[in-house]
Amino acid sequence: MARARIVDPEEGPRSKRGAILVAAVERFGEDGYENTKWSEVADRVGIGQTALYHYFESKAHCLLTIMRLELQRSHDQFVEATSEETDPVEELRAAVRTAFAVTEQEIRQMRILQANMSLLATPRKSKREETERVAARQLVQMVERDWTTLLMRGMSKGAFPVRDAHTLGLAVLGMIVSVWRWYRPTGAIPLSEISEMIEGCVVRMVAE
Amino acid sequence: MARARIVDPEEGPRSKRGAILVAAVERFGEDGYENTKWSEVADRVGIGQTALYHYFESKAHCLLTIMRLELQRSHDQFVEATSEETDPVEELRAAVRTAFAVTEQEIRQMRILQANMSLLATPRKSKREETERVAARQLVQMVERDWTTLLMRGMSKGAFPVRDAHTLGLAVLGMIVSVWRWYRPTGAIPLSEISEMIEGCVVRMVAE
DNA sequence: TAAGCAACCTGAGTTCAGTTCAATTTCACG
DNA sequence: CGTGAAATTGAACTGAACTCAGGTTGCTTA
Repeated sequence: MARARIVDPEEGPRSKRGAILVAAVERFGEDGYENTKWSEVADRVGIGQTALYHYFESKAHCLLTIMRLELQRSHDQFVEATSEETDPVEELRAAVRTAFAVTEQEIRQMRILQANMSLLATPRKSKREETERVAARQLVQMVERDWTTLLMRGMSKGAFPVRDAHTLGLAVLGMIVSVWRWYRPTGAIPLSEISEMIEGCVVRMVAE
Repeated sequence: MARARIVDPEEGPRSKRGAILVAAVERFGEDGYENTKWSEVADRVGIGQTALYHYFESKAHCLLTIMRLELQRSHDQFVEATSEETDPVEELRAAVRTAFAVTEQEIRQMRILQANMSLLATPRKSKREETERVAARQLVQMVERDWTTLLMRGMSKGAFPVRDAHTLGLAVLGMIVSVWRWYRPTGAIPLSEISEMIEGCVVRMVAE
């Protein structure tokens, strides 16, 4: 499975696109998108602000790209983790566990995604931004469908009680991603514990 | 119970503060904070942009005020709804139901609150903004404590299995508020149905 | 009725981050 | 090498948030 990577191998050898994305993820993830000056990202990469526009049409275009890449990664990881399972409950557990099996950079990307989700609602004026936005929206729907179909499969197999799979899927997904709002690696509770707690919650919610 | 209201009776008779808040809730709630020009709010109220600064130190100060008022309302409503219940499961059910017993304006306020939650993380430069931010943060913690203590009460009474009440509380709260990201009054599913679905999920998560 | 005055309002101008423009420099590749 | 697309730049522009230096309104008190 070719994972969506920040550093795209198709770029020219002197391209700084990857470096910009990495720097932007760090700054947007730590201080927030609005709190981060676009020029700070340039400073961190070691180029003038103007050079940023060689790679991204705008600050928002960079943000939307980060969000799209993260959504792609989430979707890919979901598919990878659940494709081998056959028992619905185990499939559900695997989906939850994989959602929390993330690196620190990916945590920042999730945080950025969650904090700026509402950006995907309204159309963008410029072409490339709008392309990224539409792609991101479709990926959001794809991730929602990942969960919905997993639940529907379990219901039709009789492993889960029949409920509105779409609403239930959104509730499960909402609970999982809400963690990225407050979780910090420096916090008192390790991520593994949170993952186990949520896994149990999801199973009780869905399978009982 | 004196509910936190947008229109404060302590204001002068010609004050437009309430009107500004109402207009801002509508615009920020429909198009988003960043997408809304501060001058549009002035237009809607029927005053020049400069007049806004008589009531709010900045656009962000207005936003923080809206968020603080909504948090105050949520907290008050939680307390009001749960104070009469004695059975833990019924108390839990009442708390969930009251979270979804909201007007359309309150839905917009919840949406604004959720979309801009990360604003509460970093200090503000100006004094009045910072005051509102700190007050809002404290209210967030108070709402989290509302849920945590409800869960702990149920656990110590033996009505809920013993789990980490704080993490569980955040998970429950996260699932509930995540609804305001996607719910629209014009959508296919009525809010009452969503409320029932979430209520069932929360009870299974907590009490089983 | 009118003075006094605080609340309320305004047009003109400032600031600043994001962005555009019109070039110039760099370096991978033939 | 030498060529040209990729990469970079300083200076100028833009637009929305905000400041300033007053002006207006209408309530209060005499």
